[in-house]
Amino acid sequence: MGTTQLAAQEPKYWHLKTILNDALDSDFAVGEILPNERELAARFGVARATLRQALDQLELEGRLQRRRGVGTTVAGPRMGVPVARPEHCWPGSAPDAWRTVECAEAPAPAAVAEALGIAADEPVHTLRRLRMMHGQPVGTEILYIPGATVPGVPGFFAAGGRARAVLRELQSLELDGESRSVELGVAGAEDAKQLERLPGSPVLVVSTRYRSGGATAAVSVSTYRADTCRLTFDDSGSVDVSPYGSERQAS
Amino acid sequence: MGTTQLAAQEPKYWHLKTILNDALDSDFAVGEILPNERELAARFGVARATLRQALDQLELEGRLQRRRGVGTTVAGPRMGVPVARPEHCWPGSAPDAWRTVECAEAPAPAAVAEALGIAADEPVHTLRRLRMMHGQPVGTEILYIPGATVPGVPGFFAAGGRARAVLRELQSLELDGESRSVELGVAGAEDAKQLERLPGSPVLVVSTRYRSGGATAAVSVSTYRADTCRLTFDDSGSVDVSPYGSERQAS
DNA sequence: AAGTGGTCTAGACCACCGA
DNA sequence: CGGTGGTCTAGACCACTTT
Repeated sequence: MGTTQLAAQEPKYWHLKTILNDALDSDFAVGEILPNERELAARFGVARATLRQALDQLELEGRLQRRRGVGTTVAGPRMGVPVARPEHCWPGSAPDAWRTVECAEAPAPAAVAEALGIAADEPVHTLRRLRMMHGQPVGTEILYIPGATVPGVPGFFAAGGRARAVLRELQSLELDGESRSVELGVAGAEDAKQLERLPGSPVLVVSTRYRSGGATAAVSVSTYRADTCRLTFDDSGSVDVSPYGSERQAS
Repeated sequence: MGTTQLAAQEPKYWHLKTILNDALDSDFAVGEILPNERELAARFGVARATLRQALDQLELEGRLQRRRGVGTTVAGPRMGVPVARPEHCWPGSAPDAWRTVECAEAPAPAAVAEALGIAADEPVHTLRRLRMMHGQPVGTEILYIPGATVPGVPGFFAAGGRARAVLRELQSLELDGESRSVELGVAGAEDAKQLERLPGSPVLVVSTRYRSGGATAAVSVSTYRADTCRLTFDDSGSVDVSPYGSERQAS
């Protein structure tokens, strides 16, 4: 009867994940490229699908980065991305962090209209932005601004003109505070493209309501790459006790 | 030759997900149980694995809840879980929200020790807690408290005695502020059990550093169920513009 | 015992990237 | 073009819950 293991009912992919996780710490450097999936599967004596299940988990934890046509690389610790204060997220404060992609006037989604306290079909300024960090895209955002918040912006505009006018008005606005929430989501087709990920990639969705003069001045929905980002809400220094790494992000 | 669709290179599972998502809105009520995976796969003419890929995404978005041996049910909107203020997370403030599971003295992990400013092998009080909401477990936490923060707690204790002593000291502590970060993780074996999920389930990991008198008084690592929780950082009301639902959580 | 979701296999083809 | 990860199939068995 030999060595019939009473091992466990631990799934193979879970065990695999543990082994790979340790190997990443000891045998690989950040940015290094792993053997391809077919070879890894063969090496561990499992089907490719099982190996992929283990890699999926490690990618969800931010340990790996997979790129089609290229390979699987070892990821560095996640970037700390400040999201708590207007200095970081309100237009005009962070000079290079946010890049305006588009600005139009359109009816707000129902949930947004409710938060803004306006009619569901009332058009609002919608400002699409992309946030860069260390040369990489980390998040996209849609800012919804009711006309009442930016009274100085006239009705018609050429492309780009509206964006400048709205941004200028917002920068001089006095904010009283914000309310925020964070939840897990998946990237839609457009977000995925801007974030340089595949559709369906996990993202952290930050919903913010900006208050000014007792009313809701604007509402934003931001989606951050969950694989590379650690959202920080510090009022001074930065925490760094996460189990998923404790150093700076390498490029 | 007929209707050969030049449809798209949109993956089948993505299209399926869209169909199911719409069906959830129109044809199902919260808590209702879906047809089983084999039947759904047959109905849509795809392999079960493909159908499961679509369900995986919907589960990641919090639209579904799957329980082995039972079935797949339609999930309600996520619960808003306040995590920003000590009233909600610091011991003693929320009477029924947190339940202490265990309390021991042990060396802190390296990253925690560094954040606390102590030696890596110096023992600290570690307090394990479970957070309940609406009768459901929503998060687990480990609080690391250096001895210097609770000088009134003597050395040896019977089970449970230490917890009471530490908690009493913490409740009278004056806090200056906190630093927080949020990132995506996966539930470990123990966390999964307490959260009534399978290991590997996605969780939101909140790392907090509590400051008192210019020093770090304690550090906590909390893991919240990503499927049912929307973390809120409000300073007053609650935002509700998330794309993933806008009503209250049903049981 | 029956039915559910979870794991696993051994293939196949496709979309994308780089040389 | 060859090599990579992404998608998909048609099965099988397992772990769990309910009856």
